[in-house]
Amino acid sequence: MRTSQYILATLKETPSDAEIISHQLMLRAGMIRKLASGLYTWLPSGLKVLRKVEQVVREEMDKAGAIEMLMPVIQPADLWQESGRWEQFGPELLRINDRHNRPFALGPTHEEVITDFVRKEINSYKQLPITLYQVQTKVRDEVRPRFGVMRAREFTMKDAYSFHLTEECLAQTYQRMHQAYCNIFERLGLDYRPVIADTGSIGGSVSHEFHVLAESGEDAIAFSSESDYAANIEKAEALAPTEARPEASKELNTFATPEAKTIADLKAKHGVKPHRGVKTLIVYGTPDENEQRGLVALVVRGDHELNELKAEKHTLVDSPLEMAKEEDIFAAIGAHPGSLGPVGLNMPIIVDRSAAVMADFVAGANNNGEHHSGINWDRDVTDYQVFDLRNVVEGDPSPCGNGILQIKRGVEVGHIFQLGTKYSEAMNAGVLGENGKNQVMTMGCYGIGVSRIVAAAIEQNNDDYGIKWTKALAPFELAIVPMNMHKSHRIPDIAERLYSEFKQAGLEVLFDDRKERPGVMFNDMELLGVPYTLVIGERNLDNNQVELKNRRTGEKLMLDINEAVAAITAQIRS
RNA sequence: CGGCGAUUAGCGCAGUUUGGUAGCGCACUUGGUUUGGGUCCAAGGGGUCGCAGGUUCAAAUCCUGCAUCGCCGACCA
Repeated sequence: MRTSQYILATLKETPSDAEIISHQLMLRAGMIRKLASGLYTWLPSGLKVLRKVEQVVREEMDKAGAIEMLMPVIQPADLWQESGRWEQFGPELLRINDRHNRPFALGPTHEEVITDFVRKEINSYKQLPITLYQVQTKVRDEVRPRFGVMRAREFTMKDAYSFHLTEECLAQTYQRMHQAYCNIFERLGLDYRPVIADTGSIGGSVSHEFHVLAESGEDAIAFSSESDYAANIEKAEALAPTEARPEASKELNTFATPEAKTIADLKAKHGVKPHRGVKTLIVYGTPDENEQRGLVALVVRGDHELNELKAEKHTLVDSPLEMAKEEDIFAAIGAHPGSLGPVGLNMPIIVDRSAAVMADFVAGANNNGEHHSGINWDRDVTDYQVFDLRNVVEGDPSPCGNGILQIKRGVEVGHIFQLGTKYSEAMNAGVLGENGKNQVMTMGCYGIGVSRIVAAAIEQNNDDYGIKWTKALAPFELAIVPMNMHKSHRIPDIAERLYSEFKQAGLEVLFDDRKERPGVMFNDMELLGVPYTLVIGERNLDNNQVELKNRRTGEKLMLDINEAVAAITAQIRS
């Protein structure tokens, strides 16, 4: 490719709405342009990278025995009604009507469509197990799109679905997919971790996420210092403290706190250390037979955070978890948030394990502008349950029993699930078993955020000059940069000759034939992240030499012109 | 969905307080100059100042409404 006939589209200045480095560099390097919030056009060099990711994904999926197919983006509403997700998925499901006013959805994922396909096409246990996949555009009307293609409303995803007769068979395929995912991220040269995950809106039992480690990641991951244990923080269990609760040593006391409504206020104005107090969060309980929801109090230590996913797993707590409205709280307790506590509270009380081993602690007195000190469980509050409610924090013991937890941030680029029969049962997808009887299939599903990987890879591979692509992802393998070609007789000849020889050798080469100053060309090639640049200049031509620069290492290598093509091709292919 | 902010040329921004017929840098076009790390000089093209309505002799500027985009929040009582 010649730059004069290409859309390089590099930018000197950073567009003001790009927050994270990958978004900035993708815009500056001319990979993407925004069309509207969360919607991006891929320019030629961006698309090249995207296709490289797809290619690696395809090869590894094929190797793992999956079969590629392609399903529509537009999906009829009745399939979603059948699975129950037309209601459940919420506003993230972008809905449209056709000209006959029939409802459709733009597919955020394809469990419904694939299950419908398989129930029609697969009739016998002899055809199982089978794993099908596609690389396709997904649509999710995100609450808050951000970070460019990292969290977009339209994005490219590889989604695979497997169908089985038994749980054991599913577990085997799941393991094979897990391995395929490791192979993919390995080949892409990413620093990644598989972590134990929650199943979220997709459903199922066992699940792992694959995270690319990056400061800008939207997820927190807890790692053991001693073992392979890694889990999304929303899933990591906070173990019960091993030490016993100290004896009560203080009397229950009430003190005025007119200005203190938060844990931070209590610390600033009354010297109460956050870990010596608790916070009491009021949420709605599970509806009773009349569809009425009562209130439930959740108590965590002042310096801890409530984990909503854990809380909503408690049978008394409504799912999805919803914080009680202020007027409902006042109606039930007679006090406003900021002065709430477990003492004398007339509703179910669920206490986090760490809060349950506190003694002589501080909490709101359920009277505006008052707090209690010297509170003790079983003496001052008798009716309560203990449950894991909080997010783990750095330094907590690892749930695996080995080591302590460290917390890092990650970008979720893959997620695999053992779904079980959630969809196959709802949609009546079965096959005839060996015994001649109908049997519901067991399913797994496996997703990779293809377009997100492009951004995640940049988060991990950049410097002050731009992107530093790994071999597997670079849009071009080599750039030819001739110095002041238009002023020289020899340089155009040599550049053209080398260019065609590299093409002949099958290399993806970008020939910068613009009439630009050397600095402009170097900067553009470095911004775009081309791994190798071949510099052709008068200076070295007298010695019959050209110079090869390595983008990642900065290394420079002088090569004889006549050996350059063979040597460089060998190096890049190695 | 709530709070805050922004919207002026392809990009980055000034001008808005105090109303008077729109500007800077980059990019683009032309000519010259320079040439191994974003040259310099000159000339030029490009804007219904987000949209709609209002106030006024006069609106980018003041008022009202709407839209779009972004940030923060949507547990921390």
